[in-house]
Amino acid sequence: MPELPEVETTLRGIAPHLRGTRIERLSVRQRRLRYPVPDGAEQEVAGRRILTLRRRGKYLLLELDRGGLLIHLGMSGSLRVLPADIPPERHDHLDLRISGGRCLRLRDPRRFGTFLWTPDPLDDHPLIRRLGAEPLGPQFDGDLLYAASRGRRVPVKNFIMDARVVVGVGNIYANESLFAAGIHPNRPSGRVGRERYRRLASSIKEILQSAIDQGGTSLRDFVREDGSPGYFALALRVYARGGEPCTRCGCEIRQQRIGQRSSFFCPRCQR
DNA sequence: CCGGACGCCTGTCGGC
DNA sequence: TGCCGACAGGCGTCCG
Repeated sequence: MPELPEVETTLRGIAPHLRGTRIERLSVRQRRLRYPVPDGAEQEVAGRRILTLRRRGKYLLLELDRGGLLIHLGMSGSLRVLPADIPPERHDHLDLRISGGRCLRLRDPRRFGTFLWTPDPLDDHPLIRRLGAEPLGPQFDGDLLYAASRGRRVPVKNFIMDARVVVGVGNIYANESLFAAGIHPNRPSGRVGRERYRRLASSIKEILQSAIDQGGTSLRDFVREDGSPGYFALALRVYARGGEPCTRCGCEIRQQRIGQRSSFFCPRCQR
């Protein structure tokens, strides 16, 4: 589920329910996530007020009246706001109970997610501090990609998935945006020209934004069970389409592992 | 600094 | 049907 559009959709879904509320209790059933949930977290967050919620890359940041929470959904995480008396199911690892009898519940079967409390400003946290540009922000453009890639030999696909360069571009959207821009995923990033990076940056913005717009349709039933359409609802041109004909030229879509991740591309449209 | 490999987990699917 | 390996939407860390 969680690529940037899903995290943004999650943020928009939970923020109205949580902003300004007071945390009554944190109940952790499974501490072992990507990093262990800090031992003192229950004590630290009890009684705190949630001031703001925002997204940085794929991290959700909750600023409290003392300290803050840093949440990442990893590969399989999801967050829901629901009545606290609904019994947790398998993989529901923690509840953040808020006023009004409801809670924010984290489910994460693979436990690659993150739930950390920190007393320091969230932007100073080691996991946040070195993150690169927001792809939907004004400072992200082709010139930034061009400048950051000079002298690099890493494949362009790995390059745009590097969170120190630009955040939030996961495997699906890396594949899709490279197809849209007509760039071969394996091309050395230092050998992609300025114009092609401008096209790539535009593709990334467009594809992420349209995915967010589509995710918005599931917002109204966010508090209900399930309801998330997932990425299968998106119009994918190459991802998971190995062996199928290219929608643009009819050539067979190739699948290849690049940087330990499945990559899909059209050998004719992408050079 | 750079590039590549690894490992943290569970669930699912295809092949035998 | 059962077993087994491969693979899955992430990413920090380690090593050369």
